[in-house]
Amino acid sequence: MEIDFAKGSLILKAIADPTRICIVHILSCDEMCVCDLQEYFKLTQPTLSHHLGQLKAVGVVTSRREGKWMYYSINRDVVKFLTGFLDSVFLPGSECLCRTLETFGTGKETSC
Amino acid sequence: MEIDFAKGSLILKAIADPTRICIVHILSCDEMCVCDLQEYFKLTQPTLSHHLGQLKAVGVVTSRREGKWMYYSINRDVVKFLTGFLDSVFLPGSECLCRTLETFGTGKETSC
DNA sequence: TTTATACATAGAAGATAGTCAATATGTTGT
DNA sequence: ACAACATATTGACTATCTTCTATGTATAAA
Repeated sequence: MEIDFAKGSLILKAIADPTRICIVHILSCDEMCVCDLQEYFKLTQPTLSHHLGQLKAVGVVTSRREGKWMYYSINRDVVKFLTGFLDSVFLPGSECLCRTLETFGTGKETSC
Repeated sequence: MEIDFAKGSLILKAIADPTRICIVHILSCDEMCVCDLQEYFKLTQPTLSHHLGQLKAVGVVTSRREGKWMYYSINRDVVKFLTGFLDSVFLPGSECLCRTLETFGTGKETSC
């Protein structure tokens, strides 16, 4: 199976920020609303909301409204995808792109 | 053990780029010099060199000179750190930061 | 010593990202 | 309808990132 580098790197980029990886960690225990999350950070509410929006955009978290509150929680399916993605990336194997170079010039090149 | 969010997010940021995650994947099979790597990308040599420099700066890859060539390879120790880091981040547990909120106001706050 | 090859560094342009203040939207209670 | 609260969006500022061209450095060969 082909590795989806575009999707994988988008998810990585979403969590590759000290604030957002920390948000993700806190949410890994339980869902939480923004005002609760804010207790952990020295950031304004719009900034935190922006970070949550980015995590949601790539599917790392989901949100659920309950009255005035928006509860955010981890999307375990995406975490599972990420784990599998990184396994594929780091595991040396016969499907690695490094084997495709023999086909160069034949029009079958796989480029990143 | 405390999670090192700063270190973890630096490594994540290094690989959170389509080009660099692809470099890492190709190197996962075997070490390679820059001119060989360049066959896989439509990028100039300085650009590729810059990406390799970023990966090396956070320890994801190491380099070794042999004559005119610089051979880059994966640093498996850092891959192992990353795996453990992500496990800690995503695993709900008693050491999660979400449990530290009870100590707020006591000067024992753990902030991200 | 000169020339060629492999790679790194410097500097700049354009794009993207993190943050905030201000404001808008949505919900609840009076 | 209005006020209060929770969250999202907008616009602006600054910083960082990706990429390039131009140039520098190191090694090997002639």
